[in-house]
Amino acid sequence: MSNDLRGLNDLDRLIHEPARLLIVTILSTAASADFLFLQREAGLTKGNLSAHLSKLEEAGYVKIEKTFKGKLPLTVCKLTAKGQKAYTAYRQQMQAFMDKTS
Amino acid sequence: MSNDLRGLNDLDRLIHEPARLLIVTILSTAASADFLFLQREAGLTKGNLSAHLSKLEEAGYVKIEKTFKGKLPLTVCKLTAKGQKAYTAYRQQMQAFMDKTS
DNA sequence: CAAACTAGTTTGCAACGCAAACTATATTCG
DNA sequence: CGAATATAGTTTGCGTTGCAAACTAGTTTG
Repeated sequence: MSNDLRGLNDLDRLIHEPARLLIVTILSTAASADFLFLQREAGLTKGNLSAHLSKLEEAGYVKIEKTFKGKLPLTVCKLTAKGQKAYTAYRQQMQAFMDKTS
Repeated sequence: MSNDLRGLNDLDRLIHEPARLLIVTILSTAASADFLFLQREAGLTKGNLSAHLSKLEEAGYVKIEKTFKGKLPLTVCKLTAKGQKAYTAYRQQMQAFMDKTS
């Protein structure tokens, strides 16, 4: 016993948040995704997706480019190297937890 | 593709919180644990442990009994059936996510 | 009897997540 | 043309959260 689980306490909260974990997961397999695709895929409202993306961008986990598709706004999101790394680390910690407690 | 990951959005937030996930995990393998043991094992401050335990108790996930060891207060915590079930469900969902995205 | 220790609880507050309201441009319809 | 509707997002309002720090109550030690 005396299993060391305290690692959980330093999970990256930015990624731990389910909505953002979802976003980052989608981005990690997509190379690039636009706002509406993310919205559909993640099942979030525009408002909440917008807020979460801002947070991820602020952290440097996601790069956001606003352009146009024809005449309509188009917001394209990409996971940065930093974001990819944080995501990988998160998964490692979480899987380690699952394994230690299986 | 078009993997359905949206299940993440209904993770039980009570258990998803790392400090509480830690507490519940410890309780799930201990049958019963006192306040100070939990504190040491989880690496939490007394204040935060107290607050998290209250929340878990309120949800009916943990049963808390205050007694005495000699003349000193002794708070003993047990996971309830409901808590055990919620914990199991959480693990299942999280592992499903990990598997689907491995 | 005052200081220090034990075992917790409560408080103060910034940050968070969500729903609802809002902005800005574009298109459609009478 | 001008009002209504749609598209693609952003901002706001607000109750809730988690954390650190302060507090409580009883106990032991000097």
